[in-house]
Amino acid sequence: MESLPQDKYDVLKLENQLCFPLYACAKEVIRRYREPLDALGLTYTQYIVMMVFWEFGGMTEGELGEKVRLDSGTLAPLLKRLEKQGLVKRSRPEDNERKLFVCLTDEGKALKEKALTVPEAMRGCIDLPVEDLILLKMLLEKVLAQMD
Amino acid sequence: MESLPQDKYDVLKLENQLCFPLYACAKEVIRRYREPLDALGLTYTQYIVMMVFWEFGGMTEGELGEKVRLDSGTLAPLLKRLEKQGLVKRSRPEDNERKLFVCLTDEGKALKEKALTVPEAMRGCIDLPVEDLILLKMLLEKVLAQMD
DNA sequence: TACTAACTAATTGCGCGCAATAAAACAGTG
DNA sequence: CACTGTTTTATTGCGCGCAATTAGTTAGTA
Repeated sequence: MESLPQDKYDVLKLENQLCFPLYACAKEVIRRYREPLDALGLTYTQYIVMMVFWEFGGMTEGELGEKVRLDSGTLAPLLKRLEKQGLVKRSRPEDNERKLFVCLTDEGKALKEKALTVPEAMRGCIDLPVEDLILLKMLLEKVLAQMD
Repeated sequence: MESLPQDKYDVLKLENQLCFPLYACAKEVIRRYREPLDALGLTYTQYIVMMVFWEFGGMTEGELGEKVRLDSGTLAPLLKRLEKQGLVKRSRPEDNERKLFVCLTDEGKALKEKALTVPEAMRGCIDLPVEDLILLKMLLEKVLAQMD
């Protein structure tokens, strides 16, 4: 049972796009993070960077970039801001001064505790059955894996 | 069958986030649009704005903003750029000069034909079963609808 | 030692994305 | 008409996001 082709321009309709709801949904969810993150003084991007450090500890900018899918053009200034806030420390490894090693300060480590309020605040922000959310997450990861 | 709670910080792991794959996936897909859109001289955001005009014709900035979920801070300069490129015309309705009416120029209308190459180029960019993509789109729209 | 190539991060430039504020036009009321 | 509040868009300020370029470090090779 197929829908009949009506207009060759149908492919340009917003409602027929997959990317638009993807783009809009990501923006909307990230917007909701702002309020809980303001309490930590972090942007959403800074938050995911901090999550990586909380979970894995210090690493180079390049390694970080692979995990969060961001390049040096975004991360270099972002990491400087985090350092200015006293959350991370940037240094050059003696054995290879091209690399930039970044690790948490005590203050950065301590913020992990406060950060627990963020998932707490976001819980229930998306009022959908858990199965739907799990399925959505799986599909997104499938798409990402496929595009790598 | 539930997984046992292991660590109260598990909620801060990147792999347990729904938002991160959403954010990463949107960025990745939009990045893939760049090449086909470069041929039209449009960014992704400009492209979805043009799609709205192609489908619905001229409208005010406010109406446009509702459709594409963007505010004046983003749309005002974007529309000026589109006008500078000769794709749209901005004007003030005589009956209400607060509003900004935007409509396509002949050049803007003509670009619709060329824009058919974009969905064409993107087809197969996400190499997944169509059912998965449809399901993904439905879930995203469900989330969006729920957050309104 | 020189020379070259590869690697890693920083910088530049431009366009969002959005909260906050400002400015202009309109509508309603006394 | 003057005054007040609302509506609509524009502006400001800051932080991404990313392609392209630059710069510094390291490694490899003659």
